[in-house]
Amino acid sequence: MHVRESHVRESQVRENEANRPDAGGSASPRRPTQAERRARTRNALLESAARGLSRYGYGNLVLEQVAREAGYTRGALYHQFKDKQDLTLAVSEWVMATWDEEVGQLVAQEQDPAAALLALARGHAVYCRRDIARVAIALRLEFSGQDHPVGREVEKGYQSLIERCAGLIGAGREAGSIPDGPPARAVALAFVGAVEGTSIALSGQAPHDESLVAGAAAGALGLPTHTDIQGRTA
Amino acid sequence: MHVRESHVRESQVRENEANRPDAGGSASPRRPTQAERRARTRNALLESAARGLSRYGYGNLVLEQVAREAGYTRGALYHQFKDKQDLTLAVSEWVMATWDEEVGQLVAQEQDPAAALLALARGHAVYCRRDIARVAIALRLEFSGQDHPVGREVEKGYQSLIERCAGLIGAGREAGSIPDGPPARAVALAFVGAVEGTSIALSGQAPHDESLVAGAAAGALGLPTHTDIQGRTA
DNA sequence: TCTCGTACATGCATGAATGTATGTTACTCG
DNA sequence: CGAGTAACATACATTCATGCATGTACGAGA
Repeated sequence: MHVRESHVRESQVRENEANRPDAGGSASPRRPTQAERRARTRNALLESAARGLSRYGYGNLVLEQVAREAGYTRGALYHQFKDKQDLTLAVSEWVMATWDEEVGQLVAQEQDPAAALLALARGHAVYCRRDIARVAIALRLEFSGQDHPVGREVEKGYQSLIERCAGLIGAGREAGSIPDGPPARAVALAFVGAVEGTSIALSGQAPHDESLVAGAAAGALGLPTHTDIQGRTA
Repeated sequence: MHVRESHVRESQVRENEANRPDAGGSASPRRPTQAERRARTRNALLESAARGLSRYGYGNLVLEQVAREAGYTRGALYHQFKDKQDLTLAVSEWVMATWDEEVGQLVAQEQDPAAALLALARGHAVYCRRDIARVAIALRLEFSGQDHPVGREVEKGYQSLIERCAGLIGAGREAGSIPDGPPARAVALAFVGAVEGTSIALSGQAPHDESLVAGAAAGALGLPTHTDIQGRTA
């Protein structure tokens, strides 16, 4: 009666599709193991949720749509995540980890603090080209001033970023590569705000995003712009 | 039974309070006229809704809380506004009008395009010191890519701001006060993004907000920073 | 091949928020 | 000063997303 099997075929098709290339391989098993299957759907759900959060925010996010876009139903979602909040927390961690791998690395490679901050700006601009760019800022806007666990988590990451930037600014000032000005913490706030604001405004925009974000970031730091030092486009 | 009159007294008190100074006046009537009363509550509801939208966004905005914070109930709200969407649209118009009076004026007074843009940045920073700073960006983030009427309205205002800035950038480049660079429209996006991002990050922050926002804005435009003018280049 | 645990789907109950209908008080005008 | 209407409050119906409980198919080990 209610035993329709279409959904079963669908998921079968999905996994077969993903597995067919392995048919002749030797490293991975022909049929997906349970752990693989679980990880696969978990990843799909996380990605879908990240897109949704980036577009609609937490409150407007409808879990059925998240699951559907990932190719599942809410059942799968509630099997992998405790509830909406847990899912969002997982997305937040996932996004931050991705950011750290992609942008944090760039920053760590630079020696000069000013160069590190500009690398952060450029890296963030590139990072924001994808469709999950707004996750962080959307969640922070939505939960700012609240006492929600998600808000706390996001705010924690944000504060740690601010600290990191403030530290770099202080170091840059001591090294002489960043001019004096307002308190380092206030400058760090401005720097991050400028980077985030421009990155979002320019996301998906041309190839100009990098240099423009870097320019705004440099302005917030009080650095001379590249137009002053003719021909210098790092 | 359900005829409690406490709420009636409350509203009476509220209006008497606001009217007492007029007791000896001659210009305005001693007792508030209907239109005055209506305008008063409408304004209170608008202000409350603006705060709510700025804090929680559209989706998380609870109309009962809006009404309660304004000193009324949802009944008053639904008497003055057709529905939630209508209220939000009214808030949007109200905020934009306020912005234009406060910031737009500053911009119009400046002769040089570059000076006008920097005046916009500083003016916006000051404008964002109040608690309704985030209304515009919150709504735009929440409805970006949607087909919601509120989103269209907000996006319209945003695009018109972008156009205005792009025009100023073009003029500034012809006048020589703004260096060449990426397409004017892209720079305008970066400029507005930088201004909004820094203004929000620094809202309520110290007296440094103005100069820091101006710095980021100048950076996005490719202008030399004031530290260069002071001769403090590294 | 049989059985058990896991991955997932489906159906239902709950709660919260919206919108509307109805009732009550305050102002206005004859 | 009395009728009529506007400004509100209150009570109710509807909608809808969440969370959970139940049901079914798949994978792993004996």
